[in-house]
Amino acid sequence: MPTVPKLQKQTFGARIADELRRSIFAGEIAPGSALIETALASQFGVSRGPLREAIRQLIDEGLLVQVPFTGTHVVELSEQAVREIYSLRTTLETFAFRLAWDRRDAEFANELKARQAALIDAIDLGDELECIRRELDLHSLVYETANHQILLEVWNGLKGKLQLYWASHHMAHGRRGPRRDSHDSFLDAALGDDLPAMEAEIETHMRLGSETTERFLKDRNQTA
Amino acid sequence: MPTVPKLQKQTFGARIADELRRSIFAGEIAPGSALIETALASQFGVSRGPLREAIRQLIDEGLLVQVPFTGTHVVELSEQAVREIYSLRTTLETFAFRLAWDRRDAEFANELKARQAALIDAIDLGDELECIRRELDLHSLVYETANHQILLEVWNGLKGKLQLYWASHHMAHGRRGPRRDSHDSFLDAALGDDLPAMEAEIETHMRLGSETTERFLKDRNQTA
DNA sequence: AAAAGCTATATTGTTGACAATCGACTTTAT
DNA sequence: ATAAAGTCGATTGTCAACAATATAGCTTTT
Repeated sequence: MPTVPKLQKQTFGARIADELRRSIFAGEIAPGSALIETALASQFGVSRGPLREAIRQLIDEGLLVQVPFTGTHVVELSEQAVREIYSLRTTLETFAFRLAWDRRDAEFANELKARQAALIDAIDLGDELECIRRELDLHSLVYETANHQILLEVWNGLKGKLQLYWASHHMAHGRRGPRRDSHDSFLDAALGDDLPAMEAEIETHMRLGSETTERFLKDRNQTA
Repeated sequence: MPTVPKLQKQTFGARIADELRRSIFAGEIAPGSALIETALASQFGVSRGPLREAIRQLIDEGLLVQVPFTGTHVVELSEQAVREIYSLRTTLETFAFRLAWDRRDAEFANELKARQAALIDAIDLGDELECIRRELDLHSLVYETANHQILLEVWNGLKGKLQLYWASHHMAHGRRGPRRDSHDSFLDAALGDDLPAMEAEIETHMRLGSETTERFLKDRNQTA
């Protein structure tokens, strides 16, 4: 059966959550700024009910923060959060690789290469937001292969925050995109037969990412 | 300043979420059963709006599952999920101990002992649901000490599911409560100076928990 | 008798109006 | 001039009615 064009009925709240998420990642709604329900509702052409549900969803994804009877804001960026995200990610991705290690097959290898190729395409095209998505897609394959539903859910939660930080980086500096060869050694290890080497590669990869993102935030906060 | 009696204004949705959660843990709403919004709303004496928000909250905690335009149910129990919960928990708690290891001080030790004492009190009193809460409180201390906000959030998510499984175990067998000495070696290691020994203790503790819970589910599914 | 189509009903999704609450500004008293 | 108290406007929380959807049961057809 050819993949049907996803005709499934979707609720307003879900669609608006997608739109809002995109707006936040695109920097159209800056970190720290407030969201007013009535304004957004009329802007999206829906009532406050579905909009509230969308907000709720983004709160759970860690993109918004809400205080009762007062308001909702996009989360502020902090170096502490960056360290937390990357340290947790190191732990989870190591765990994911251990689970996935014996499940790797020819299809895994092909898919991994395909996603790297897709990432490189986006780099060459210069589409920054697409780069971010595809780099996350590349890493997601390991989580998908691990065959661990709850782990996958936690990773999806982390992905949102990562995307926010990377997108902010891009907004500020114009370019934070990865280099074409940024995942070469990662793929080498992932396709090899040395699990400890893979774990070392993860640590290196994450430390690099964490330092880059932290430095960006430090500069930004000094300027402001 | 003496602790003020928590006079902070709370939203209906939040309070109802608490009530619903309690009902689920108490087994008043069995796993797999459906929740109908109108009935619950009138039962709690509120409108469907706040109730919907409460449902949403419990969905994010992994206690309910929803399919659009159709309905929401309490999650079904599965052995696969048990394995996932405990394996992820092993990973996270090991990570938490590594972070917390050098932050342990006299207060940490006292608090840990206090929480074990509280657990033993509940065991002696025979209050099963309270036992569950206090065993989770005991383990929570490590996550609180780790000084890692996101890790704490993920743990809180896992806690909900654990509570559901343990509560179901209790409902079925009348008694699943831990023995008085069930955490002795855990505390010994946690208060000692041998981190690898602590990690081994975590693995043992979790394997034991996982096997117990899995066996309960296996029996239950065979009977049904 | 089994399968396909239709209809009725229960349940969820959505809406616009109303009530409660908070933050900022103004006023007032010291 | 400053700080406490009060008022106003904006925003969120809540409600009850309405629309859209899916499931179950019946009818029809083969």
